[in-house]
Amino acid sequence: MKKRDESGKKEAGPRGWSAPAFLLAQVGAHAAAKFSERLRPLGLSPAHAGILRILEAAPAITQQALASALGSPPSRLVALVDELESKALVERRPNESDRRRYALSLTAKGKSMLHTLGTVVREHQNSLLAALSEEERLQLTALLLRIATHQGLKKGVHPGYSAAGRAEEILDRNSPTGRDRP
Amino acid sequence: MKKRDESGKKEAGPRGWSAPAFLLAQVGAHAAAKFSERLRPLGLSPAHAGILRILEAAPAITQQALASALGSPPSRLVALVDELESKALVERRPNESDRRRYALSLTAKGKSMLHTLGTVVREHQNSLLAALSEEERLQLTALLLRIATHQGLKKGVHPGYSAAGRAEEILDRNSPTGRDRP
DNA sequence: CAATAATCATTATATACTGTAACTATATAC
DNA sequence: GTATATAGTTACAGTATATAATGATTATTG
Repeated sequence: MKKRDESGKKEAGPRGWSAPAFLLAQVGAHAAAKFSERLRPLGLSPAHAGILRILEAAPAITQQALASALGSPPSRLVALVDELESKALVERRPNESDRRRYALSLTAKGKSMLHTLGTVVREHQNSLLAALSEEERLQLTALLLRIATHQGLKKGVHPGYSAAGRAEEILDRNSPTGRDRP
Repeated sequence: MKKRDESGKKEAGPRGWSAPAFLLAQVGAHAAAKFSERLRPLGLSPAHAGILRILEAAPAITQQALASALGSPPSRLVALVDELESKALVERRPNESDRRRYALSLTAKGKSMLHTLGTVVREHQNSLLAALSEEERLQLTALLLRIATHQGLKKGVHPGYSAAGRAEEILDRNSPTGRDRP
């Protein structure tokens, strides 16, 4: 039983609970929550944003492929795509060669939204990393990328995509209960 | 205003979705999930671990103070402390001077568990950061700390604490539903 | 010293979210 | 032409959360 930190500091030392692994989880959750918060005014959840992003890269994709790309059970997509369609951001067109499938694609409005989203992401990022210089941001990116690669994380697949915007409920208790979906 | 990265890279640029903010959220969620996974064999959730940690630093604390330190609604603590008590890790002793309150404290078994937990945390961290050198880990810690401070995040308060082990449900679907309270 | 207000812990309730599995329709194989 | 597999959808059940009401005890104050 060695007592470290016999010095003047009373904060938990680097050996215990304030170490990088914890900070990562904490800051990561914060980042997700803030992002979700920024998305809300647009009427989108992180999952919606993820779908738009995928659709941009893979037009005419099927819902199943989308589910797999998103890391989400297909059943979850139904509601999400419904919502995007009702906002006229996404189009469910019949696939001619196979009438079971849909060919999902972005509408013009969807593309425009994706553009707006790019701005939001940039703002989010700048606000989140305000404390770091440009060089430090690159450093951080490189380090995180190394971890992600080593851990076998798939590029661009974020849990928040399948789990919708829930972190916002956790970190943010100011939500004026803006529920409006029956 | 310099437009960096106009060069020949074809990967999604630092401007879009594979940027640090995203990586942070992704890697952070992964870290939380892995931690939760490591905790499960001990029969603990991240929230349980958080409680033990706080109790170590603040003995004889009341549940309300604990709730505030944990960033969780007090009602949540009832079940969590119940579980820890049923495992004989924590003791609910009556507070003499105020019979409404309890004085929560770690049992000997609880302290021992906290020690085990330290090992688990260390293993978790090493596994998570396996791709980084010692120096890089320090770098990462410093960067994250700067962000956390700038964002006003409270030290040691992690959303996973209040939200129990939920990330495990997302990445991990083995939970044996260990419920035993009538 | 009573009467009211405030505080701690707990319980009740309402709500939301998730994944699994059944269901319908199309398509491919034999 | 019947059988099997696949795409999307719907139904369902389990689980977890936060908010607000409850009960017991203590502080306040007139």
